[in-house]
Amino acid sequence: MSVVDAAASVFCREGYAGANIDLIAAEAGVSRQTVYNHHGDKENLFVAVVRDLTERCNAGIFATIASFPDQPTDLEADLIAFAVRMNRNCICNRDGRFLRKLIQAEGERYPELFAEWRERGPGRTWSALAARFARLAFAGHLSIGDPDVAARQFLALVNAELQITFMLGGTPTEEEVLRSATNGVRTFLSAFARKKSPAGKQAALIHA
Amino acid sequence: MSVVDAAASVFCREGYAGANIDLIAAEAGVSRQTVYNHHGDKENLFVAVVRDLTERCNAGIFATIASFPDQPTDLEADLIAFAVRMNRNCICNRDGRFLRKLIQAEGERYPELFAEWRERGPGRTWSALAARFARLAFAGHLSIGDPDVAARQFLALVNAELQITFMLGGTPTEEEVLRSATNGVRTFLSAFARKKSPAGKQAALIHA
DNA sequence: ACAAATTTAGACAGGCTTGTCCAATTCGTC
DNA sequence: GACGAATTGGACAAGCCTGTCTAAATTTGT
Repeated sequence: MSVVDAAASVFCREGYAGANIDLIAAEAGVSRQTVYNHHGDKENLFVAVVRDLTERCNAGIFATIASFPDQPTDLEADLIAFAVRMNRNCICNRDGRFLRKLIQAEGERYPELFAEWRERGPGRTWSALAARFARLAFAGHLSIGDPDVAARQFLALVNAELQITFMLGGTPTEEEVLRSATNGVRTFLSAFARKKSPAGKQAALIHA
Repeated sequence: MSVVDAAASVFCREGYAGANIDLIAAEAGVSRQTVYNHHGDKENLFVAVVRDLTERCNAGIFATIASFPDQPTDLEADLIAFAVRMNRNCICNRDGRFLRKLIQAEGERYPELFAEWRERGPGRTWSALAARFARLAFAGHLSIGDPDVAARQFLALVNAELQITFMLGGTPTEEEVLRSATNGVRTFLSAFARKKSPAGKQAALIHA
């Protein structure tokens, strides 16, 4: 395990103040001196950890968004599968859980660092997802007013039943992820299903 | 400010390991010795803080749920107002923010303590809210399959646009709360509005 | 095989924190 | 005013952690 990976694990488990450089070194399988040689001091190491996690999480999120069902055959099934991928590869995995916890615990202590995350992460992520939903609406599969709102609500809905597990730092089972995604997508489609009239395309055009 | 209140503030700001008893004492306006006289040691004080926050948050949540619109005149407006009350009085206020942060940061370190919170808090909260939605469905105002799912999705939707602010420990403005609640309730009602046929009552009866 | 660079173990100073002890002071109550 | 209880400030030991230093061992590149 690399030093930053070990550091991520320890920072998450113990918090910044409680994290012990000796423990990080031991967990990484190197000597304490090597940690200092590579990263200077604790704060530096912490910043490196957050940047590393942010970068990897963003890469995962964008890779997953690239698999968005633009030409769905079965809209409900395709969106459920997409939501499950999103959860499994971006939100429930190691990097996602760690990054979330570090943001929650230390976000206020490093405003500029997490402002950077906010711009590069959720900012771009939501826009990208909103664009996909807008395209789906334009193609007549959905009836959406504000694609940005719809994208955020989509994510909120498919995660609705995992909140508590996330809060306590746990990893939901595959069944829980699937059930939450299924329930969330069904509700999402009930709300945003294409209206009978062809007004869907018109509304999308007005918003475009 | 009381000792537990000051301790809650410092534990949240600095994390458990980083919290300093001298600082807590100073913030509470007492001497360090008094803190030790009252609470024994740091861990004891931490447990007292979490129990106190849990109790107050639960009280606030149940008081707010009591104001659920059982006989709505304008369903959308009434649910939006309810969602805003929920946010303002339970989720965005001092106790709510503090408790959430402590759970996220230290939940894994005190499994029994937070399991207790989980049972008394979200467990009962969601059931109570689900019961209110079930009654609304029974009265013909909504068409709901599983009231528990609907209750969780309601909360997820009305908070959808506040997630990032919550993550970073901030307090959303009144406008943000209102906008998120409005968008969330509208989507919720689009999904769960009573169907034209009187099947709503029948479905509710079957589920009851 | 050799030289340079890196890694290691361990010691070490300095600082900070927890939790205790105690004498002096203040507070509440009669 | 007087007496018991609580509070205070400060000193204090013990432990832990960070960050540095050094000399030896190991790895790497050529």
